Amino acid sequence: MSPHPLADTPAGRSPMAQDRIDAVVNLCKRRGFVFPCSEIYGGTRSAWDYGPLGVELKENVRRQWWRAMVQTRDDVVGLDSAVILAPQVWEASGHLNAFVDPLTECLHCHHRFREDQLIEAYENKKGRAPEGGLADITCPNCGTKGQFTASRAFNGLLSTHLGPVQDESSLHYLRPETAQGIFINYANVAGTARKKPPFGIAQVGKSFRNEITPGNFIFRTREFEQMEMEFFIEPSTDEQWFEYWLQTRWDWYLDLGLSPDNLRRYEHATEKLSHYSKRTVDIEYRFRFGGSEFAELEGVANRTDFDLKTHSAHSGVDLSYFDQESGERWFPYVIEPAAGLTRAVLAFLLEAYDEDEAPNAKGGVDKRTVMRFDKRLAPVKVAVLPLSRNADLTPKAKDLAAELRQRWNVEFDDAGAIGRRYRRQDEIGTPYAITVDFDTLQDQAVTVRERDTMEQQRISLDAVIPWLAARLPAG
RNA sequence: GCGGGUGUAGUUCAAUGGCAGAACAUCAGCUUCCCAAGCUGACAGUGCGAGUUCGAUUCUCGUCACCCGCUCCA
Repeated sequence: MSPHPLADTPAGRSPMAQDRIDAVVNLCKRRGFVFPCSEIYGGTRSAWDYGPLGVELKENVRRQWWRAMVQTRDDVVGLDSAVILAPQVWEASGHLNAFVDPLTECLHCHHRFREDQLIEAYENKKGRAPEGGLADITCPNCGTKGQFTASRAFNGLLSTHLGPVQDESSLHYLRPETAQGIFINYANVAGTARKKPPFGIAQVGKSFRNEITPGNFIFRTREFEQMEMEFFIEPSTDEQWFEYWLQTRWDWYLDLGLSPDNLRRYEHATEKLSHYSKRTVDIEYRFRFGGSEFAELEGVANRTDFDLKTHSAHSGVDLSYFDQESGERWFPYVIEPAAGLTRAVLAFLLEAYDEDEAPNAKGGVDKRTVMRFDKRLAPVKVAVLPLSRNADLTPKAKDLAAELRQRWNVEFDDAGAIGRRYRRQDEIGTPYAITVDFDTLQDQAVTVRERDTMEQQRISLDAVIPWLAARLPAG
């Protein structure tokens, strides 16, 4: 389950970085953030499962995205489209072609290539098609000539059959991106929400891709969650809006606690852009996986009018926009910030992980593991801890917990020594711990302790809710 | 998918071709208990499946999963 400590450590990854990822993966399993999917049956590579704390964290990230992208804006509305769309959607969008690659493998060095790319490279170099097909091509990796396996189609789309009969007509696909659900609902949404460019439609949901190699914990999985927004604009304004959304999304990550040192932009080379994109810039996070320090967190793409045009052509429904002011009809361009929800969760987990030193009861210092989540993301906001199991303290503490639970996610814990319980809460990133002690019975006050500073203060029971409300987001 | 590496309690590690141990964690109890305290007790494991063997966690094969590398681009 855990990576082996003796696994070779490639250059570019420091032992410390390795430790950090291992520590986070370990903590996720131990404390119930993330579990291997179908673990009791030996597991499956397709996905990971989110435990009680993981689902809270993921929901909090989702909620923050939705608030920032939809609810606090007047130019973006939400949508929740189906996972399984009409198959024609994927034909029109180009995914059926772009996601089916003919893959071949060099028999000598075992590197894998896309056959069409090998042939294209040959043509670019020699100015003619290879007469003998792959037999004429030398391996770009090891230089061996013509030693390739027969290419096999690799379909990046997950397919399924609807209805009881599994024939070609029942073949459907699970969406590889949520975006298409937005494009095919463009007219519905624009009409009913009475929106016109510039405006956006946002959607959060699961997507599915037959990734050749899932891996790096929850970073790349075949089933994953996306937070996508398609922003429809007048074509000539695409560059300004591109910069606007790139900056807006960058700032969002900073606002929720990612360090600027751990973020960077990656501009895609023009010749390597996706089939729909004119320009793509990734926001990358320093995940510190082996091989590469940084990896993609979110992609901001200029999808031009590709999608609305292609769906107009394939469906016969005109999705162009009639501009009353200019009297012109045009297809809106689309700027798309597409974020990985599960990747964001991993980034926030890695960023939050910290170890510091805390005094212990014996007068020495202990290592303390603290998840320094932003308060908005913390799975548990408040812990209520009666100083001891006692016939008078327990009901008092339980009442307080029940009251706070109406507004926040609250954990009640009376098991073990108080110091141990503080550490348990630190480890899951709970920002506030409230201790009910014997004095409480007399003075009707409790001790509130802060995660980051470990400072304590006495607050009367009546003042607890307003005190917390001033410091915690609702929910 | 290919190549390389690794699978032992929840976690980190031991050990062994012949009853698999520890620490920490967890749970219960005692202690007016404010930063992983102490004491007592409990739960808990050789990824899965075949083969060789009198006997396999150990050897062999397969499979599953994880890690590293190649193509993925949320």
